[in-house]
Amino acid sequence: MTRPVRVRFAPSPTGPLHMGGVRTALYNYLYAKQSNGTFVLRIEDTDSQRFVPGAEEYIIEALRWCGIFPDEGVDENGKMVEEPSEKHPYAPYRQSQRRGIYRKYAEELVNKGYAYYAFDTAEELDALRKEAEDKKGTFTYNYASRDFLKNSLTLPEDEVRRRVENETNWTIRFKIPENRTVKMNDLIRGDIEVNSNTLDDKVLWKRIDELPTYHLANIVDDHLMQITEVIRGEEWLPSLPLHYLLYEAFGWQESQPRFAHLSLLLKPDGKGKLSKRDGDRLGFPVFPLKWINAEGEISRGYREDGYFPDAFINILALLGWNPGTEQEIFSLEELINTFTLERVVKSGAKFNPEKAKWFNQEYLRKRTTEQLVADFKASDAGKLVGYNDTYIGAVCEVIRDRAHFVNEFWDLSSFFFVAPASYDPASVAKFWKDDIKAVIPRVHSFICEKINPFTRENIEQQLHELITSNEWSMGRVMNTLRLFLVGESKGPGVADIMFLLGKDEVDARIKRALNTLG
RNA sequence: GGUGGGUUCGUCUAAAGGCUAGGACUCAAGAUUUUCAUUCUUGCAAUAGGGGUUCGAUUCCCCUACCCACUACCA
Repeated sequence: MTRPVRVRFAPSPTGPLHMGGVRTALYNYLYAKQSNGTFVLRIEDTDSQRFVPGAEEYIIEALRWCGIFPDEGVDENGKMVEEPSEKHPYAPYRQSQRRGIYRKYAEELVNKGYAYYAFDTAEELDALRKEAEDKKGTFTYNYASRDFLKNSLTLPEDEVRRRVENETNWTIRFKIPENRTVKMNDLIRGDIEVNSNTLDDKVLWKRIDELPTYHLANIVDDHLMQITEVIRGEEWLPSLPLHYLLYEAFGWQESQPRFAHLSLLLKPDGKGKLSKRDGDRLGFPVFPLKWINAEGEISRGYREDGYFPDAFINILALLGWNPGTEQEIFSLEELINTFTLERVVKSGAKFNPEKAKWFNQEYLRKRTTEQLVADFKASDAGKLVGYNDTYIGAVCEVIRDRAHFVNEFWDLSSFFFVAPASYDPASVAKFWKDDIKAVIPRVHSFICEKINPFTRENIEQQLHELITSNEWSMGRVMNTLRLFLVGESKGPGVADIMFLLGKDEVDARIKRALNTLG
């Protein structure tokens, strides 16, 4: 029996979505699309303590910026779907709104003997942990200790009923079977075995806030939503045996999803997984979009830093996956066609900010002139008003190879829009010398009088002729002209600059420089 | 500490027992040039260590080392 592919991305709204999370979402999305499947977004907000306002909206906006649109869970306006419909049959997709459904599943497990009520308080358990720690041991709530703790396995039946009905601080814990070898399979890592004695009796449901924990909510929702493959981060691998046991206890093995655990994104330097701090420290974004937290701390985003979304997706896709060919530039469409879980790399990937810039440059090169004009206008609103798109486009064409990001355009081209107000002293010292002072007026009048029409080719060719026939130094003359036109020693070819500026402006700028520098 | 996962150039990675371990980023050198870039060419640079299995291990097995994750009434 083959079921239609259904995968989900199930983040917890505890803050902005980190780029590792975006990668997980992306792999899920690629897998779904290439299988003609469905990509579901589910919000796992079962921890009321850690809920962060705005995080859910951030997650959705970040995915949309990346071009990842969930088929289910989110509507066209980017809002979580709250009522079931034909397109979104399992709504709501926010676990806090599904709280009513989990208790009965937890109690079903208690009734079948796979789980039990536990009445130990958090303080009592903390004390036990501390005590064990002092003796250099570890306290684990499991087969070895559960018979000595306060739970429905040890307390009389009427006492248990009384507490369940009247008290509000109990939990339901899963009863991990004793000494079982749990055999699992991971689509990326292969077969894995774990002895159940190393596991602990995880809390499934909390009476205090009437909410399930991740483990229960996750399994129940994946089952209810007919999820076929669970593609998630490696940090979940240690709880995979528990999840297998849960599917077994519910009797859902037939429809149990397959699992794929993705390795983590690591810090570029040093060790450990990539964190928010690394971005601040090393100067690159860790988040897709800018985020300001409750304390007012700002975390930069790839979008605001000037990355193209398709470049960002491309970077992420190749961090831990490769097609086995030498192709590195992939559109979303191409990724959908070539992605396979089999080619996902098992080991963690250190993020390389330098290569990220290179990717963006590649995407910059692929953009059409029209796109660049729009990008440039958007990034430097105001500075470009009064100039037509043809002129801006011509400027873009002349500087595009010199940039990694559109936000470098203004620095690279401001002299096309604003005449230099001053002249870089170092360049003046280098080029504005006596021999050139005698030559420039002749070049000036030649430009104004002889170059007709004032086309790029004519300027280039005739200026060369003039300079070589007089045996002047090409570099000295050209760089002096550049200094007059630009104000410093940078920029595209002098012929390109003169052509775009036009004869009148060139004339004016040379006159002004001559007046200023003497 | 325990459990699980991982380990090829500095970084991302290829080579599913068989060419000289390939590509990309970075870096260096050279060429082109009118500055800075671009472009082109070339170069530097790796199988963690030790045992096996095999005619032959980057690849399979074992041990060691190191790295990572998990070890909550968080996800």
